Amino acid sequence: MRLDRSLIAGVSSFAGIEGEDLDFILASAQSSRVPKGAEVFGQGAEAHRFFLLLAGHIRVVRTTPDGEQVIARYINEGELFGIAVQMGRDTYPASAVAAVDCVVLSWPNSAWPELQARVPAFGANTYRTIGTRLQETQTRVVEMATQQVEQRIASAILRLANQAGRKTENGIEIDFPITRQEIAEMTGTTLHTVSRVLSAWEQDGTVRNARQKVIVTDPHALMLLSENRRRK
Amino acid sequence: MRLDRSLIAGVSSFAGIEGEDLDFILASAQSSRVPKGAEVFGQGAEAHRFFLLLAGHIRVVRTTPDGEQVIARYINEGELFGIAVQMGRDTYPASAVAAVDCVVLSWPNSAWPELQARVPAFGANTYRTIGTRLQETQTRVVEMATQQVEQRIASAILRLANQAGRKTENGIEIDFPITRQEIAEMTGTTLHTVSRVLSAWEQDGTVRNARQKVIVTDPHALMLLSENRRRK
DNA sequence: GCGCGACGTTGCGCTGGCGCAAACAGGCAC
DNA sequence: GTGCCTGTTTGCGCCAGCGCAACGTCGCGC
Repeated sequence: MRLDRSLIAGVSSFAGIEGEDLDFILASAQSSRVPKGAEVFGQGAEAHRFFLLLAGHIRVVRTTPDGEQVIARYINEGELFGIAVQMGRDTYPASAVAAVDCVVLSWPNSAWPELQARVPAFGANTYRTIGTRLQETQTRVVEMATQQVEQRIASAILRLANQAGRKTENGIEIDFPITRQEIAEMTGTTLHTVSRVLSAWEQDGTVRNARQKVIVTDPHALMLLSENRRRK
Repeated sequence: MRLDRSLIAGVSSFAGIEGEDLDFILASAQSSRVPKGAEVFGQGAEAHRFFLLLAGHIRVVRTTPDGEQVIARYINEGELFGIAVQMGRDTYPASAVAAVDCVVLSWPNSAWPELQARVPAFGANTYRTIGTRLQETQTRVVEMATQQVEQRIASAILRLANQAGRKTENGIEIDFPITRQEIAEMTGTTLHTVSRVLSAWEQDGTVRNARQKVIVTDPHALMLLSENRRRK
């Protein structure tokens, strides 16, 4: 299969990389379609490849030994994922599940050193990617440690709206289906509580709810909610 | 100031780096003493340098806008820290406070590209360091989301014992002073609850408590506690 | 168009752990 | 030794949010 430069021309991981270097990068890449609900890779599986999301949205899920699921993050278009091996692991620490039909590019791990060597900007970009994720994850720890459930949900919805929001006439809509259960798994609460909170917000006119859908009509109100601290 | 190779000979960040390369690394480094309680750098300060802890223990603390503190991690001997800039930030996202008297090595950010270029193993090692931290932080998110307070405290104490434990005749002692407040800031709870839990464990013979000190006498019991899940 | 399964809502009772308050203890300064 | 400051313990009341359960609703497959 031939892959065209235009595929990754606008991808931030490859920002500043040009012409022949792009071709070089694509030479060892393989693209594939992942239908909604399917796994790109499973937690604990041996990590042979690393991935780039070209189109769609991917959910990264960690499952605890007793079967509880926690959503570690959502991968947006243009992001690298499954780069566990580069970080010193030989298995994937979480599962990656397509939230909608997706298109991914992937490389064997063996391509990593070449890419690094051939394309210096790639290395720096990747540092930034991992660094950003570390920041975000630490921010989540802080949120979990200090915020009430309602503010955590507000923060999570805001983050989704920022990263995967689509402007509609009614407000900002998260552009992939998401269940109450999944919001609960992002915020460390239960689907019941999420449902209650979202219903209350709908009363206040802050959001509009539908099946597997959340539309933020008043982002500012959500901001205020997420900033209201406990232990006042 | 002359710095000797032996300073960093045993440091894992520099594993596999030899002779002249070590000298090169040390040429642009500066060492300094940090007394207990002093900041190496403060949250929000402009990040001009990055650091390596040679001796001691450092607490990385994030403060929320309303003044709540969360301990992001402890830095152990031989670890890099304050590498925010390499991850795409221009200020430090947290403060680094010496838990005991410390010795740190530091470099200006400008030294980073040279080190990367001159010492390839350094780059890979750093990926691993950041990757490991990302893993650990995500594990903490999962813990915060799924575990009860008692298991979170058990997990935190176990982690401290593993990373900074010192074998004594009474058991494993955490080899820097740590207050109940600090344990609370690691686990997202209050010093009151920490105190109650530790007292209960002392009753059971699992730990021995003292002022700013915890001695684990029965690590296995702690393991079991940390694995006991809620929602049975 | 009918049935079924997945998703969402809501009421109710219970409890883990927090907030508050008060008292206590170790250690350093003088 | 005396006092003070920092860290620790403990009792008590309360409430946010969970567990459970029942019911409602959307949409897909046949």
